[in-house]
Amino acid sequence: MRLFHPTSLLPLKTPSLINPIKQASSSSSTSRHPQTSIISSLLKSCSHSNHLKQTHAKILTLALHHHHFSFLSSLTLSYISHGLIHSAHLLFHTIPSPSPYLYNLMIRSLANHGHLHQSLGLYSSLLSSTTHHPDKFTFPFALKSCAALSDIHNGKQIHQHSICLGCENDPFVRAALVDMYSKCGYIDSARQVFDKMPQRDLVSWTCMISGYAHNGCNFEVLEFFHLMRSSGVRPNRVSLLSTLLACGRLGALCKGQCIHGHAIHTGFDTNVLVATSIIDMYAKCGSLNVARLMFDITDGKDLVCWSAMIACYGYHGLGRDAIDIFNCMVRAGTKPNHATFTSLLSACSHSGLVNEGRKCFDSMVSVHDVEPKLNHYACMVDLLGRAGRLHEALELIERMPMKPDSSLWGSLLGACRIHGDIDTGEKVADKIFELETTHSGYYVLLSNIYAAKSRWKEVERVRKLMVGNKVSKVQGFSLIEFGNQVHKFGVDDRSHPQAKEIYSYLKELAGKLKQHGYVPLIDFALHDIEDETKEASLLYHSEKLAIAFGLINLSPEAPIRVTKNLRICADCHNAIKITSKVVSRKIVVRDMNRFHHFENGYCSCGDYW
DNA sequence: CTAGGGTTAG
Repeated sequence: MRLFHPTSLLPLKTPSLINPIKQASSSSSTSRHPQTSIISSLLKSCSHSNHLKQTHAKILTLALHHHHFSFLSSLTLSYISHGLIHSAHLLFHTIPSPSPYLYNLMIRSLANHGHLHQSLGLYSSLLSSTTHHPDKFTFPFALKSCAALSDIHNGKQIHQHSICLGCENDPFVRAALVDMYSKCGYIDSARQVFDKMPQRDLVSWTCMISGYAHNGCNFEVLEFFHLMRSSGVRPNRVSLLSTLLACGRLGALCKGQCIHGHAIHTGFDTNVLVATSIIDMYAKCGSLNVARLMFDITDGKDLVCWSAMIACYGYHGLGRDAIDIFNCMVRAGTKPNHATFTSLLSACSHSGLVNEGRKCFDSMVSVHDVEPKLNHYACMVDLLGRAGRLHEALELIERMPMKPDSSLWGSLLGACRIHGDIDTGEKVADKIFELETTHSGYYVLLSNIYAAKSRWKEVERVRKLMVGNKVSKVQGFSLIEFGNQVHKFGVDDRSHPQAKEIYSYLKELAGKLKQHGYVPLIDFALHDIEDETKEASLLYHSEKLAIAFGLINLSPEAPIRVTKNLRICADCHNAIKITSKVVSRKIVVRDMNRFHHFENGYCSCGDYW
């Protein structure tokens, strides 16, 4: 009985080559042909793709394929094992009735080689086959293609098929479903599948954990890592990767050290993937020196590992070190890629290394054979703009071989804010709002440009524009780790148990800061309110709350490490510089773009951020 | 015949 009418279930693109022969081949496949043994041994000895093609040609010449379909299957398998997926796919379609095994293998190979539509097309033909149907092996492969395409529509359909065909309880299918839903951004559906699992193995836990990481749910990553361990499942290197990623994003150094300890204990720390994640975690938690130490002891550094270290120096504003590492990498014979240059150019930009950045950019094509993409141009616009060379940045945009997008114009708008260029800023903002009106960051930038010159009418106009376009500001928050827990503070947040203590501490601190020359930059309080209220609202920015919490609770010699989701504001930047001097503490703040190491009244960014 | 994975602008 047919369970499905294929056309109503899967509106998938069918492959261009439809199986021309729609009948079973059983009658002829058993007869012997004089050439059979010759071809058979030929196939077995195929060690090179050319041999394969020669064998294929011989089969065609001898017209064997009309009588011996099994040869075609063997040949398809050989093509697959040699990575000749396109040839395998073409040949597959000449096989009258491929076995379910061959179907599965072909669907998997197409998925693994990135031919995702073709993989789903083949799933669709299997579904419409009169003799076979998808089985527990098919579903994980087909779901993998949906995951890679973020294709929730077909993913849901295939989920239904797996239920109808009684495969829903297969652990592989379940894990693939969790993965598919989370890669498509449906993390709650992934969780539902996970919760219904009769038993959870290491991979299903890991799928759920990496699913949370993929969707930016970093607290849940740590929670589930803990739950997994409590349920007696021992993490392996893959589960460590997502967990380290989450620690890095949260700036949770202690937690990250704990995971690192676990990696050492289990020996996974010597794996280059885990090592790269450890390096990145330390740098993102503010411990650049430890990151470098881990980098130095990593054997078998590959492209990603080198690139990660370059990015680490970039976050911390150490452009020259980034360039040094890049040179070492090239000398070591590792060829840089797009990501390497993205990190390298960004590092130059954050350090104001204009000429060096330009040289790197020029060398991309001429030396390293890497074609610059839009984001590399964005880095260059940022590099030039930040350094005050707004005209050169504009010239570069005009010379670019591709169309600028809103984020590239956004880099230039950021530069206009730094250099207080209202005229260029307005023109750039117009360009941006032609392309994109939903991103609150651009409105805030434009508003800040006006506010810095006390142009309150325009500030109000931008605010109304936001309301008109139904854009709301992204809520700022800051994180700080204490007592095996990451504490989160919003703006003017009074929900923390220690809120009372924090607020009175800040009030007292503000007095001391003023004695040391702190003047609140009330221009950055955007609302149309009294100056005194503006000052108070600045005082309770999330990063100030988090720092006060750290100063109250952490031991006196421990540096204060805070992670913020937005760019640090100028008033906080100034206040924290003075705080570091007044309380004699190292304060490390990671904002959306980079690190600020505050010490003795100065910031490592040199106010260039 | 099956699964999960490291770096990347603003």
